[in-house]
Amino acid sequence: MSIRNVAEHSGVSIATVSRALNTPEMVSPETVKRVRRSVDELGYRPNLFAKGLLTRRSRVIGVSLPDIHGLFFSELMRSADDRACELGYHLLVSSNAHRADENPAGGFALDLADGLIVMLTERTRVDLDGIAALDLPTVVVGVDRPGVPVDTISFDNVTGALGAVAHLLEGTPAQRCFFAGGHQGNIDSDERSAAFAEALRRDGHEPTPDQISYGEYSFDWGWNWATRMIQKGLLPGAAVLAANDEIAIGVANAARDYGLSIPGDLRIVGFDDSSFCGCVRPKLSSVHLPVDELGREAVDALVRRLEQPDASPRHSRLATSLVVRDSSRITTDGARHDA
Amino acid sequence: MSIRNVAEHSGVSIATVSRALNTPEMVSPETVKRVRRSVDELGYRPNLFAKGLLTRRSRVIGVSLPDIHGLFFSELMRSADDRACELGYHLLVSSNAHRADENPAGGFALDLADGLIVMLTERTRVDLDGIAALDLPTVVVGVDRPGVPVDTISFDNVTGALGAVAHLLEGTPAQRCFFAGGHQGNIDSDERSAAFAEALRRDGHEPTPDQISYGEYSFDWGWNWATRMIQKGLLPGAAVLAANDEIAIGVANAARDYGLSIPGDLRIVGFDDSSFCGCVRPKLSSVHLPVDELGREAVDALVRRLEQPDASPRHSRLATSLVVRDSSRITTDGARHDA
DNA sequence: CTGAAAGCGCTTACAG
DNA sequence: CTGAAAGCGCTTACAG
Repeated sequence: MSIRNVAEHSGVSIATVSRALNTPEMVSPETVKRVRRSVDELGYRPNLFAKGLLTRRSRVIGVSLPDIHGLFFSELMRSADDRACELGYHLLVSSNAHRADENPAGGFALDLADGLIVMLTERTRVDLDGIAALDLPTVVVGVDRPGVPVDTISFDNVTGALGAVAHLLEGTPAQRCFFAGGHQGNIDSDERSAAFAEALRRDGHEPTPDQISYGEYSFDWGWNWATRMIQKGLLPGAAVLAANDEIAIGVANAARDYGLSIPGDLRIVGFDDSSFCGCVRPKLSSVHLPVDELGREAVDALVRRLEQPDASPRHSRLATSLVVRDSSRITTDGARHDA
Repeated sequence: MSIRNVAEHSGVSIATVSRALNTPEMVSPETVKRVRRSVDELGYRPNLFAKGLLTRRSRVIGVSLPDIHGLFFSELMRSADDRACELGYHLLVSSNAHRADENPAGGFALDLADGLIVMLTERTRVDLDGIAALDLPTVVVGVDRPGVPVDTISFDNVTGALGAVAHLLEGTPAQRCFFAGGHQGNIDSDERSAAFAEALRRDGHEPTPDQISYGEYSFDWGWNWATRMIQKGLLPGAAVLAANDEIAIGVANAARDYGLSIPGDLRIVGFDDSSFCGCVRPKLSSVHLPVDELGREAVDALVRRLEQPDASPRHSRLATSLVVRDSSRITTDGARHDA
């Protein structure tokens, strides 16, 4: 079943069939109609390989993610897919986590894609020059390094972290504020901890080393960290900014397991504003990340570049902002009450 | 940069280059070496469209999901991607939710894929015959309807639900057990509620209509349902099987908001065994779904079919099983204690 | 083991 | 507005 069959069926040449399908304005209306009817009757679908061979376009966007899992990535994928769909594109997805030493394009059926969206989360994996050297149009998500010749989109962790710390400082002295981070080398965790430190400095307090800890983005690490802090007697009356919601929930559970009330004895703010936040009690305050926008903008940026390959690279940062819920409210007396 | 350049660079014909790359055993070792060197030096990458046009294979697997989000889908995607990667395939992903009235293949850059994995969750969208009529090799995930000529893989909700109910009946009389479902028409929710009812019958109790409710797969619905039940005085001393973990957590939060202790006053079991379960307090008992296996098996099944197009269709069901945590433990006295 | 040649199914100048 | 023809970059019988 090829264009040839359609041509015979409708009594025109294959060139006309091709035009009727792709540029109907170049063909007489009746011919178009006749060709379309044949297409329907025969159930013809153009061979995308032949088409791609000529046009060098597949309307497929490659997406390379650090690791495909968790609420964050599923939200990102969903918004990217929605947007791609609106624009007539499709997503070819792959994790790049297993092949740390390879090129981010590695292993990809990459060359079928018109362009690539690469998400990077680790400092060590950032090789923007290598990416720029690929001949594929590329958008990098998660890193912002102006001056590099590729489009980048990332979250502005600073706005959200500053807002969160300002909120904590309203009810808690700077020296009683703590940051429970993910692992060092993770771009977001590093940015968030730097912003945390900066916010304390602006308040006139130089953070001590024990105010900033690194671990990993997990519930368990949050729990363990908080347990140690409680045993040192450091948490009552304190406030914690966690590098993500899982850590924050781990901290909250440890506090609870040790009899501390939240937010009475300990105020907590997470990061990501995931759907966890509304499910736990007390509801978790968290810095909202506009994940939907990130996915949408990444697709938009790539499509823009496909259409204007020589446009100068754009670097956009999406502001983040605090959503206050119960876990960080200021209690008038510091007395215990279960939220 | 094409195969022609490589041929000139290494002083052989394009046919030999092709063979050196694809079937090196048909070419002399030295020639292979020379060609490979040229490929490296020139940075040649074969044009996948030309290749696909000839071979009719792209090593791309299309994946059509009801909706790309939530922990469930991200886990599924991750295991499918891992497995595809191992087998040298890549995933072309799309949601089919926005195009309810179209063919599940609709909108896809489908024809670039060698085959299709379609996940279905709603009864109304099940059109297995339509899928079979596609000329693409297909594996259907989420539906089990033996007799239909496509491979299917799904969870056996029955094993898990029966186990969960048996566990609930150990500490709670049959007439005090409730099922809080998702929306009707959702295949899993329907199967789970049917298994719930069946389990009570086996215990000699015909479930009354108010023991089984339908709503949606959300935290809020769980909360609202539980609130109504509490106001009717039905929950203290009861046990609830929820159709997913979000509903279960909503129920647990409502119970807590109304002063009921878990599991002392109310025992709760969720479904899915998502990562929520270990994060909430008390930790949520839940029916575990082998999502990893589902993703892996779906890819395996499709690849198997690609290699043996005429094999008879297989239908596999993956057993589910209860994981008991704190929310459903049997308390000796029914007295209140915070878990 | 290697090469010349045909051909996969399209698109697109080029003529008419 | 339409058709004949060239050609996209590969693979694969067919000969040698």
